[in-house]
Amino acid sequence: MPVAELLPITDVSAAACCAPLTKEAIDPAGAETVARTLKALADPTRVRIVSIVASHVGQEACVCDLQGPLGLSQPTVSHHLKVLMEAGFLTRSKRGTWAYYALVPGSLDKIADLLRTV
Amino acid sequence: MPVAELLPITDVSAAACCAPLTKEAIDPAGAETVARTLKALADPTRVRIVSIVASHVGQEACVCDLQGPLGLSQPTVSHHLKVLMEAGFLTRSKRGTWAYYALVPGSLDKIADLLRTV
DNA sequence: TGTCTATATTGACGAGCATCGATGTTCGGG
DNA sequence: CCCGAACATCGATGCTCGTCAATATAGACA
Repeated sequence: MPVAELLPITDVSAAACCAPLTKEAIDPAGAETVARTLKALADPTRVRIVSIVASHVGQEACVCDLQGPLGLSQPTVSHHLKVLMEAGFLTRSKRGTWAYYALVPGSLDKIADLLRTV
Repeated sequence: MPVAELLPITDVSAAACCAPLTKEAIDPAGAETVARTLKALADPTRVRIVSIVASHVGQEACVCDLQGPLGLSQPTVSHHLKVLMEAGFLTRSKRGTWAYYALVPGSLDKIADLLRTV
């Protein structure tokens, strides 16, 4: 690891490998937050769940709407829904014996904007 | 790609829980692609790497620029760089003994746009 | 040639995660 | 008040992944 910082880069080939900065990078805590949010969507099943929920009127669907298309067991579907809830992508409203999951408006745009600023 | 009606569907006639659709949801193969790309960024270390690379002039940095701030072993840094390369976020150009990693222009915007269309 | 330096690859270990069956909980209807 | 339906939680399992030490590779220089 070369210690050549604060070095005028008139000649790149002869200088050390380290280039100067143009802005400040993200801090570790911020990176942890971004990664935790992205991890919630970094699963094909959960991407499908968000898409299916968003495809329904009112961007809302219950578990029975998901279990068929996904072809997974009910506990597994419930698990994914919980992950998406804790990440802030879905909300749950129980009506009768059914649990309706709705897409949080702007949650996808929010993480998309976050990506552009990284 | 259109979803076949091969899976046992719960009785929708009597059940009031299932809402109609407004559009077609993402197909499983597309969800797999989106998830695989997001998984590359779903790690705090890799988010920091992308940010550090983007912070340098020319959005380019070598491994020695990363090893210090990240505080990880050299093989681990190389491993993350490889993951980000295979996901299409970084490119590598070797000059001398140093390997320079550069941000692929528009790669972050591309995945951000993908998220909005899910 | 040989050595030194920067980086890549390998192998292994431990933590985390997706999945399931079994069980618990809550609500509606008889 | 009990039974069934919808959903959540628990415990276990197999697989993926992040990490490191050791080793390999490749270029620069004497």
